[in-house]
Amino acid sequence: MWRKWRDGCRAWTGAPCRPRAEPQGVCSGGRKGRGPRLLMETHACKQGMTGLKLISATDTRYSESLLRSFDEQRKAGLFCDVTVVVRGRTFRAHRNVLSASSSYFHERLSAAADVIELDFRPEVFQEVLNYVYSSKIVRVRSDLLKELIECGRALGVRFIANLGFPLSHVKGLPGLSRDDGEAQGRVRLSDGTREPAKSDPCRISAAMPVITDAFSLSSQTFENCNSILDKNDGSGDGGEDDDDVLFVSKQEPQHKGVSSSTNENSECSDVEYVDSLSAENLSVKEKRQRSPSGRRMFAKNNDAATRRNSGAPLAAAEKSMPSESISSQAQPDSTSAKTPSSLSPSSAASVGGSCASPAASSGGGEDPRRRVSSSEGYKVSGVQKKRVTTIIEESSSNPGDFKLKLTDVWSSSGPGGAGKDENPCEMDSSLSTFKEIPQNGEYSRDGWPAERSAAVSQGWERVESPPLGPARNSLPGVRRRRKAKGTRNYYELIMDGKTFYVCVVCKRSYSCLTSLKRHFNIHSWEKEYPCRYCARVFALAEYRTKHELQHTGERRYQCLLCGLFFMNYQELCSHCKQAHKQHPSGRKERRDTDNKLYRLLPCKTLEIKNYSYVSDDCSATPVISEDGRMCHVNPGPEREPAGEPGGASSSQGRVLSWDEIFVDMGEDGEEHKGDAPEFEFIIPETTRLKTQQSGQRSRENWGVPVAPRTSGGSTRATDSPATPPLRTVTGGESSSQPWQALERREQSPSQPTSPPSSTTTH
DNA sequence: ACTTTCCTGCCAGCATAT
DNA sequence: ATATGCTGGCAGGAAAGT
Ligand SMILES: [Zn+2]
Ligand SMILES: [Zn+2]
Ligand SMILES: [Zn+2]
Repeated sequence: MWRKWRDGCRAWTGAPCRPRAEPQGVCSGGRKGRGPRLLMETHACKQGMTGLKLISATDTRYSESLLRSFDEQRKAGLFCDVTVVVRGRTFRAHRNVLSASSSYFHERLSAAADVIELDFRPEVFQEVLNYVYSSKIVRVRSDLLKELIECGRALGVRFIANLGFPLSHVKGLPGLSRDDGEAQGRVRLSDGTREPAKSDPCRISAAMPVITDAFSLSSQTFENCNSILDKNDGSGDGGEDDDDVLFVSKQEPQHKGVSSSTNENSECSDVEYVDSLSAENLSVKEKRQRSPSGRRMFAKNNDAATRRNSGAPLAAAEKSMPSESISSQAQPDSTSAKTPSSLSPSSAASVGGSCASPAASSGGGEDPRRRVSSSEGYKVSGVQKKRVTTIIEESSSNPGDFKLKLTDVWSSSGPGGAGKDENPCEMDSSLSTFKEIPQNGEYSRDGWPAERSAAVSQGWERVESPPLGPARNSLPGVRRRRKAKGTRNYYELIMDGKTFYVCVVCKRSYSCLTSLKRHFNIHSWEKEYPCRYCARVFALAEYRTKHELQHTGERRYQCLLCGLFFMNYQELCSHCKQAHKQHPSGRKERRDTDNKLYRLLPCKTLEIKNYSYVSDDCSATPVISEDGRMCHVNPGPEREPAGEPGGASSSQGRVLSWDEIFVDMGEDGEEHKGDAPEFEFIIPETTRLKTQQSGQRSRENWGVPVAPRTSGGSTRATDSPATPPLRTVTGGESSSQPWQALERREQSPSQPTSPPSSTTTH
């Protein structure tokens, strides 16, 4: 996490990614001070009136100004029609406002009461009232927090009642998280069932966060967005879920990776919770079928999936599937059925505590990973088991003042926003268990047992006609499911001017929106990346690519010190550290990439993007001698990256073709003829079409010497038989079905893409 | 201790929109 | 032509697995 933070800092202060505009589908109008005041959208009327268009417009700031007006009127005593007496102190207010924001008041005022007496500390109630009229909590003394929360619960003011936990779900926020995972997932409000004091903010008054700045939460609902976009979803359930409460506790910079700047920032941070886009469907569905643990859905889905794909084979996957996952995921509803009835929070009081059930909190962080245990096994991978600590858990030992500003734009949502009927638990759980809630009420494959790999694609509807346009959706090798309407899958959290994007499902935070979007596919499985060789399916393209490289056995990373080839960066890294006592990036002291001790060759067995910087300086097949001198063997004439600036940019040099590389290798090889270890030239599949068409060198020339497959095996290329471009060494046969030779995995009829049946170039 | 896998900031390259 | 959006590869740290 801290690393992330550091990165984040770098990103902010340094050269951040190119600023990207907001996704078009996002309802930006709700964003405080940033969105357009007026959003309009036209839609062609599909009712046969082809020429007409429906126009929708939303004043995105109306709700804000309206609330401000109410507050001004209250302060001026205008139109106040109810009096609240709190231990002798009277507060005038508007019954409409109170009833709309508090389930308690709603009930009491329904009985036509004009005067209501309460037994709270007046200053606490004052804060509640201020919140009701402003959607903000400003500079509340930390020692009042507990009472404030209790008051919020009693009055059914959800935002306040939930003050204690939500932010805790946000992982990876700088200065807010703790490495220690001890308390993991067990944050609760003070309701007697909570966790050890350490993780309970309410209990540690000293450690309690002091909310000193504006802290507001609102709940812009999904509906809002819908209205803006003129969609009709209207059920209304969507709107309530969003409550998101953020609880920020100042964290002690005790993490190893924390940068100094971070620490400083944490001294006084402002957190602004801005928008949340998201979860529309998510929330709605959640309500309908949520299960505390989420397992239940899982089982359901499995069934569904199985049914649909009766024919789907998946033997192999099945075998490899971790038993753990199977068992847990396949669990029948029985367990979940016992859903913590806490769910029925009819009373505001249950709000905080129940929501924060361990299951929920931990689930958000851990569940996802558990399911997939990865790419490895069966998989649907994309989720890691790694544990993620949540912010709150990490209460700090050093509490200090922490300024925070949260704004939940959703609040404008409408009735019900106050949480009267809302079940906080539900909301919470919805946020943390989205993975279990697929778009159409079904669930995604996430937890599918391996066997269903084939079924995977069935979970959601496949989109035949891409919403975004033909090109995008028809990406080869990518299966797309219907995209959730108005997909909003993240919240924006602004801290000290830095924006973080928080996944609504697992609460991980990202400094780059693109990272979050990529990550979110793990939950939504909007896109699927099936292995072309086996039945596995991945949520991230990169994971699939890495996996496929295992099938092909291609080794793209070459150590320049000894010439060995490795399958991935980690292996290379390990090798360099052990064998050469150096980091592959070169001397630590120097930043320039020219010092790299390895080179990355273009991928020849798969059709992947090969960036120009790949194997940049290797145009000459450089070899670094033990004494540190680098020699370029047979530098080709054209390979000099003329004008190429050194340093980092050098790595972005021109594209190096395989032809060039092979020539080099061949020549290079000449020098090393002699000690040819046994190699197998694996000639994978795939790109053959492309290459052949382009009339390039036949694939066999792409073969890379590969050492017999043993983990961590490496292949020495430079010494390889002087083979100029290659010749198959031991493996004549392998060439016939290279990938098979290497990987005899599950091949099933339903396999998305069967391995190339024709052997390439032989 | 070592290997494998996951994760995420970053950025190149391409597609589409303006 | 330029701006914006999307995709996915890469580095390298970290967690999980062995
Ligand atoms: Zn997530
Ligand atoms: Zn595979
Ligand atoms: Zn080496």
